Amino acid sequence: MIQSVLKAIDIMTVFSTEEPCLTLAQISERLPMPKSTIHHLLATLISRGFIEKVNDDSYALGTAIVSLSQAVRVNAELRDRAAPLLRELAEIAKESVYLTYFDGSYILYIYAVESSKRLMARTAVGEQVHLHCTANGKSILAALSPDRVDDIIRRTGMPRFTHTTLTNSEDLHIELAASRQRGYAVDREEHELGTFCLGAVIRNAAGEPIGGCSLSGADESIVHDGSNGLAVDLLYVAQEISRRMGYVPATPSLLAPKSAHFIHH
Amino acid sequence: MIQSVLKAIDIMTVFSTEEPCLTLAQISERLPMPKSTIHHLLATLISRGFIEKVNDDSYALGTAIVSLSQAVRVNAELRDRAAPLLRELAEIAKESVYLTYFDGSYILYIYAVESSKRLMARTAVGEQVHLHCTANGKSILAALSPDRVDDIIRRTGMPRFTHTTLTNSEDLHIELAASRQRGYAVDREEHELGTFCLGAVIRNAAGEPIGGCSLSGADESIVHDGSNGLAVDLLYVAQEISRRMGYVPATPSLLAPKSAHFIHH
DNA sequence: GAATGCTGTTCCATAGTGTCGAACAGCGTT
DNA sequence: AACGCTGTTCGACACTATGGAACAGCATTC
Repeated sequence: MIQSVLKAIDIMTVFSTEEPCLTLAQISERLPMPKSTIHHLLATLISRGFIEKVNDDSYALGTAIVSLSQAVRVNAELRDRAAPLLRELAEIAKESVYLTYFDGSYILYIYAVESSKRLMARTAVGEQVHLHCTANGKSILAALSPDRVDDIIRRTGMPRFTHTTLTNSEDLHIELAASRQRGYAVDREEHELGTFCLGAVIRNAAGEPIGGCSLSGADESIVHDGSNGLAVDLLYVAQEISRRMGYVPATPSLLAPKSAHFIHH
Repeated sequence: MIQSVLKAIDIMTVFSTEEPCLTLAQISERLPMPKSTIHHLLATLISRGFIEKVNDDSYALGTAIVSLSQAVRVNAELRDRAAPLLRELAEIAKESVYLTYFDGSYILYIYAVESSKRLMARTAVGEQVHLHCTANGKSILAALSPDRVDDIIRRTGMPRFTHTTLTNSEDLHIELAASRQRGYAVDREEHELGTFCLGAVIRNAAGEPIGGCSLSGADESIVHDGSNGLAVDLLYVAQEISRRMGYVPATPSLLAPKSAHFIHH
């Protein structure tokens, strides 16, 4: 463990969306390091664009971090294979489409095609979210053994975000059984008021869930069974992404896309 | 300059979209460091999620980098203010919409709403591109003094990407004059075959260009004057983003959005 | 099946360097 | 004009990052 590198990382982690710009004094009161040490580390990070100076008296995370993210493994291996399919899905559904990666405890949003119906200004890409409160997360949990589900919720908890958030294990397991039967998971404003989602799991060559994709809308109708063919298209896209990740279904699925747009795949 | 931090950054920079996974041996042959040093640094970066191990014998950039990008200054200050407008623009135009940040020499793509017409699988977000060959870049150059334009192309050059790329200073200055008159810049497959763009500059409170937004399509018709109102909508969006960044036009613009969708702003 | 070449990993002493207190400087406020 | 607050620079000491060498785990090869 190289301590100066750990300290440099600690400094970068202090910045947040809420406080993108911090002065040296602010950083030093949040971290147990002398100001001169922080100053040296900041100068080093500035030289490579990881930190930038703003207004001569405060610091912020620099753009080198954004450039680096292109080379992150899941972006090259999962996102870039999934993106074309997700763009088509967004066009057909006329709703926001998201791609998430499962890191073992949480999901990380790694790609999005966001419609104007999205309420939040900030893009979800880069956000890390609990599994129990999102369609994406529940589609992944539904593909894991009950033991692993319990293990994850023991580690991460089931915090409440809205009045519909599931906050106990029993309710979650019932919901997961329903998701398994359906083939996809549903989020009825469980993470964010005004946001309804359908989510489907993505698997790798070993059959393990590695992430999910979802359709997200501001209207409840999106989660109504059979009201439209969106769920079928979502499942087709998730299945096709899994296939591109090397997954070979045990029982070959006959699932075909509902929309004619997908016939050329 | 803390050397161990510089080395850690050098290691992360070795990874690329083309080679997202590297073994220790591959890293060491690309960098002038002993393997044991690299190994120590990798272990440190792994402990914070900046690097991850794949398949027990190779390394890749980890997801912590993606999470960090949410807190990068331009994302919090520019992207999150612009995103809602860009999503509306994408919906109206039914084309890909991009937001870029000008770092003084290049543009960096920081947000995108990508339509299914995009040819490349990889999202543009995170990509760093020359100014002379993109609508976004040229809209920024058109807002700079001729001296600064010459200074930038002296530093970055004008490499050719396609048969329509402008590769000499005179042609560029003529094109920039036309862009200034038009109010927006045009890219006719100058960076990528099959991609046509309209770009408009975004300014900060001091009136300086800080980035741009663009509409990008696979069809040449997008760059035809007056064939549709897309350019007017694009200019309105760029102007509104500039306003949100604190820009107050010297001569108050009477530019109104063409599409009725924008009236509520 | 033993030997060889590769991999990644661990060990350890030394030299080099990161560390941190203290002193400095540049501003705005009092 | 003096104070409190910034960020910045200095410098000596102690720590620790460094990198060669040795180890271990596997395939491939002879």
